[in-house]
Amino acid sequence: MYEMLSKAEVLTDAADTFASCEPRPPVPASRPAAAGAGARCASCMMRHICMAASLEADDVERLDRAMQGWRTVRHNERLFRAGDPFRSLYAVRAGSFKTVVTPERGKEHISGFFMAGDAIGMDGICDETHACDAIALEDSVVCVLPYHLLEALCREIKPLQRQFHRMLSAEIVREANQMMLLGNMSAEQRVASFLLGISARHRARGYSATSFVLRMTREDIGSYLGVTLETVSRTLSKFQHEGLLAVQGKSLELLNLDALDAR
Amino acid sequence: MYEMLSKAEVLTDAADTFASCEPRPPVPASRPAAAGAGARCASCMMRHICMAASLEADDVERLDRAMQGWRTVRHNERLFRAGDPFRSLYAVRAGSFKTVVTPERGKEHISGFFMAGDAIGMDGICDETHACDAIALEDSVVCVLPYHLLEALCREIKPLQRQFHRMLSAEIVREANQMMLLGNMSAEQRVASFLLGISARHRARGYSATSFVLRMTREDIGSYLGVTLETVSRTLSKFQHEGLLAVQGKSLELLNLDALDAR
DNA sequence: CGACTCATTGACCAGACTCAACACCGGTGG
DNA sequence: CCACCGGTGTTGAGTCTGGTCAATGAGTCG
Repeated sequence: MYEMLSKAEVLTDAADTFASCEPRPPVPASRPAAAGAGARCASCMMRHICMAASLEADDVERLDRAMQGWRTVRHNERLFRAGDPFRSLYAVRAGSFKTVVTPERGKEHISGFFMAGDAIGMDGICDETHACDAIALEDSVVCVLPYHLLEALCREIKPLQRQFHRMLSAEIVREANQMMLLGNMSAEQRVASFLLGISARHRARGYSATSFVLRMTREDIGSYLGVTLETVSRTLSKFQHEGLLAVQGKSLELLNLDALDAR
Repeated sequence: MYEMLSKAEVLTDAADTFASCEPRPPVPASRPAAAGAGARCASCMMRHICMAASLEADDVERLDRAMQGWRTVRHNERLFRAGDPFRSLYAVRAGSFKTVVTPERGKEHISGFFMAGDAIGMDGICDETHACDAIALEDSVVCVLPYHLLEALCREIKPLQRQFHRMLSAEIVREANQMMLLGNMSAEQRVASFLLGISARHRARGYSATSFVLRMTREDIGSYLGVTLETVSRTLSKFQHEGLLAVQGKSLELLNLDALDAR
């Protein structure tokens, strides 16, 4: 979602996948973009925050071979839907996603935003069915990692096992923090915390921590934060008046990280 | 606030410890395990919903041998604290716990309640440090499973690996649902949902789904649900007036599950 | 250019919070 | 045995944050 660098700079390999996009199908096609070919983790800019983190070169190679390839997902299309059978995990290679939980009754809820290097789909493991929809916030590319192969590799490659468990655990911690936010923070604090979170994730990826573009709508942000879109808009305006940031539509510049944090 | 449990207090004989003061543990007094010996998963009533689920008998035996034994945690004492080094996972064998996330600034937040058969501590995997406090809601007993041994076993026993991944994923899904609750449900809906959740967990363990004792305070419930203790109290009173339940202090009887669900 | 989605801002209102008083309950100690 | 006490739970009154409804503006795409 948030990269300020040009797409091409991030995509590298993925760029040609984008270039060769087929005419947009009504439903996302699930076939691998590069069937058979490895996913080239070794050349991926996100390898240090992804599944391949802290692996030796030859283990990265094995992971690569397990990859089913890439898949492109166009803006607003779904990578998977709640109820779909769970078969693979996905790693965002380029672009960004939101995950949406839809209760039987009641409004749908955005449960997370995912950018390059993040893994999506871990909620599907427990009952072999995806528990949410994953929707692309822009034209995106994911690496497809069949779960049974990952399981097998985890039994053989200890660092991979460790990294995978770390990622699962990190998701638990992330959600626990989000629960805390939803449970006892004011609307202002939620928005400030959200912006700082985005900022930190940018920094971790080598992008600007203070200047970025929000890929999601105000409504998405509101849903994620448990407030209305009007409140998000008002809060951003207020922060702007106070000189904490500059906002123009989806473009955002944070002017005072400390003051935001003090909320 | 409360005195800490001495580290040396590793359990030798949980049954005896418990029998002397026990209020009403969900788990029947089972035969004591010798110190250092396995935890006797085979005879544990919770084996179906715990780590040993769907394991062959001899694999259960291996898991047993990996167990470091039991540990008792008395009412209001901590199993671990945020910041403690992560070394083991815990499975609640008897009693119950709450987990508390404490932000640098701001009020602490109850992130979960755990009863017999539940696993605690999975948040510690990602950076080898516990991210929350786990506090006993009553005198309790946990099985202690050193994490490095679990990792090793998961590389050898495929069904155990699968079960462990399921448990991690289930925690992610549980939290996602809780986020949804915190994000867009009214106070009444939150309380109703909470009660139905407790009810379902009791049912899954073979206890009464309609009649039980809440081990936590109104304040705990409120923190967990993102409302104040007064709101919890008022809502319970309202539900009682409407004939949906009968409440007397911590004792609760659900009289109309469907009507609660309709909230 | 029109149609649409998305964002901003204002006015009003209600659900939940805060503050406060009081009841209850189990334990403790005189 | 009773008085006392701290922690807990209930209930009421007043307040305010954030939701709802509505109008308008800005941006985008065919």
